[in-house]
Amino acid sequence: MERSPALAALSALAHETRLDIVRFLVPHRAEGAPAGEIARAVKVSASGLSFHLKLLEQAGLVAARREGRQVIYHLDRHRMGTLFHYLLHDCCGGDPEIRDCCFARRAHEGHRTSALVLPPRE
Amino acid sequence: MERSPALAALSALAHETRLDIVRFLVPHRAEGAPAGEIARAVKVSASGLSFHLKLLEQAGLVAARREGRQVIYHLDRHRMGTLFHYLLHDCCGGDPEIRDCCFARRAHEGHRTSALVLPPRE
DNA sequence: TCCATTGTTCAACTACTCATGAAACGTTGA
DNA sequence: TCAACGTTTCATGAGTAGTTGAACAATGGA
Repeated sequence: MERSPALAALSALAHETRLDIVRFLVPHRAEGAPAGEIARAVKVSASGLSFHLKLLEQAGLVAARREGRQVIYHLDRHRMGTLFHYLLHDCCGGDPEIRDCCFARRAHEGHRTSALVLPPRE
Repeated sequence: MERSPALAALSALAHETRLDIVRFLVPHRAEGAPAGEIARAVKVSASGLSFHLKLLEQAGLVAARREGRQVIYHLDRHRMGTLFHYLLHDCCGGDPEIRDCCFARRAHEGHRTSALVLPPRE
């Protein structure tokens, strides 16, 4: 994944509502879900949802298709994985500590030292 | 990682300069690098760098210590891994396709179908 | 004590993001 | 053809992010 698309994807994810949309779409896999259902699930107005979906779509993280009068959105899981891959390997150089911590069953597992562990902020 | 800290961390990463800072700090590991050296490396003004470092620090992704007249910054690699863990497991439910793609040696490896692969945007 | 070095903070400005509500659009079934 | 439904687009305004340059603070050496 090149640089600018990655930034667009990161920006797209850096919003509570859009993260909710992703969370909602993951289990729907390729069949996706219609906009109205997403709007009810994440509790946002129709126009607000459309705004956020467009951002996610421009970032390549979701794709849309029309079915009758509904528009069905699904997550591009490969694109999502590619973004994570970019973060882990291109930005963090595949650093073992980051990688271990990322792949651990639970967070806070898999780190070999606690020297860098900060108290949770905020 | 709880929700708001994760959003702060994502927002912090969603900027070209700050991603450059992270990229520069990864190989410096715990010993870190002084602000001036970072500023030269990522080609940003001193005040600009200070602004971005503060954001990264508030997000818990970097930490600072003073050494003489220099201020040394280092990446919190555990925190970074925790963020990735949150994205992969809490937001994406540990979805196997996303996970495979993320851990592949190179991007675009490890996906079982190309049905969802979008052409690169922009 | 004075001065150069290193970083941070502040103020001012620009540009962008986001929420909201009304209007417009495309699709479907009567 | 028309009304209903689902969704998008548009205009507006508030709030925030980011850049720049000047002023300020902390440190250490002469």
